[in-house]
Amino acid sequence: MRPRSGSPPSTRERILDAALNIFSNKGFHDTKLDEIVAEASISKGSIYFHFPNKEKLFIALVDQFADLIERRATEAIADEAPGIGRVRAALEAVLETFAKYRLPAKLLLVQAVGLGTVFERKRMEVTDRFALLIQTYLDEAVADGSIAPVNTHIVSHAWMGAIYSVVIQWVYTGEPSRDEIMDALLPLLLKSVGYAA
Amino acid sequence: MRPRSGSPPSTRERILDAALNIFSNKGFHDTKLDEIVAEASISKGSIYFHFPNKEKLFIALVDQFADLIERRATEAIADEAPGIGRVRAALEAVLETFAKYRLPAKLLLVQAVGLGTVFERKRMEVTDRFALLIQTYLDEAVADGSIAPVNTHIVSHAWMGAIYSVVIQWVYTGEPSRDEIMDALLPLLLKSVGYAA
DNA sequence: ATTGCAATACTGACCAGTCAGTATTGTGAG
DNA sequence: CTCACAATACTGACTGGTCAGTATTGCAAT
Repeated sequence: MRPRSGSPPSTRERILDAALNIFSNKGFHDTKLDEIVAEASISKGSIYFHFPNKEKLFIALVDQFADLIERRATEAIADEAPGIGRVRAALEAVLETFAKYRLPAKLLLVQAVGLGTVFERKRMEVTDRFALLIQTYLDEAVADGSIAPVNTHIVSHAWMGAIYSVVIQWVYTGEPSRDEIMDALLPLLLKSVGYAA
Repeated sequence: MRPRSGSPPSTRERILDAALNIFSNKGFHDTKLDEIVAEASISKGSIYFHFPNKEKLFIALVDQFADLIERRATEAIADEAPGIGRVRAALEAVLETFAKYRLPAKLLLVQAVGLGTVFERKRMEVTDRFALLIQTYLDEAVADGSIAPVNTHIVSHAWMGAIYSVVIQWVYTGEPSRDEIMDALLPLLLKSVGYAA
């Protein structure tokens, strides 16, 4: 998540790191800026130098992670031919990324929900972005006959929800393990559109 | 949602009604008790007579709805023989109930998420309750050979997530319609465990 | 007159955001 | 290189609005 891991973290990066830690554990409202200040060993003013307000700081973290996931998914399908292979590759990449970045996952999937109207929009935006991504590959797979026609709009949202829910469960409890998830969830999703592993 | 729909609503009921309206639209933190007071045409003291604090008022609504859903699901499977029929009946009942009660659905699925650690526990509790319910029927279906063995723990959570996600989408946008959801989502879920409609 | 319930006015802790000032780094002219 | 000054980066004590919760009083019914 950090640009160059060699150089010492800039103030901005330290703020983002600390904010991620605390936001993802305590949620938006229960996180005091003073806690971030303490964790990052910087000053309050510094936060307001780099970010206009608390809300934008939070959203910066959400965007950062949403971008990462989308990039990983897009990279993963690059080598695959259109069809069900892309669907599988994208799913794998997304799950892999969630697994690798626990805290941002919790931030996006849990802590970014149920905040006011302002955040609602952002969440919808991110959610729709992902759903559309999945839907695109699904449509391809339908078009080339890999799978039978389905309501790809509903399927993509259902899949996202399924992934989210299992990942959240894993974030909280550590169960089921990454491998179990991969082994159980991927075939489940593929089977749901009539494609047997 | 109300005990006896004939009698005039008691103060407690009016508080719950108003609270549901506002909480479900604006979320926990953006809802001021004074707004509930205005909406319900009651007094602030009255709220604190019936509920110990804001948090407990919110949780009362969550519990109320969680109970309702569980009851509906349990009632729905009563007439069904063990096996895949119960799974289908329970799913139908849950979807039906979400569709019928839009506001409580939004409260439970959106507004109850991402609040602090206190609410997190409650959410986990409710979520696990539902997942376990589904898991039980799934295990039955596996046991009696309706479907092939699967990781019912993961499946139940994945299903819940799928349902939640599609319902949330519907709560916000009104799309897809109730019928579309029923027609697309139910077969999708059943197919995911290898049961063709 | 006591009890159950409701209305109103009030309090004070809390915390996001401010701002006047300090430190650090950049730069270009002599 | 170094001095003068400017721009950028950072500090932390302070403030003021907000709002959950409380204290007090009112009142109708038994």
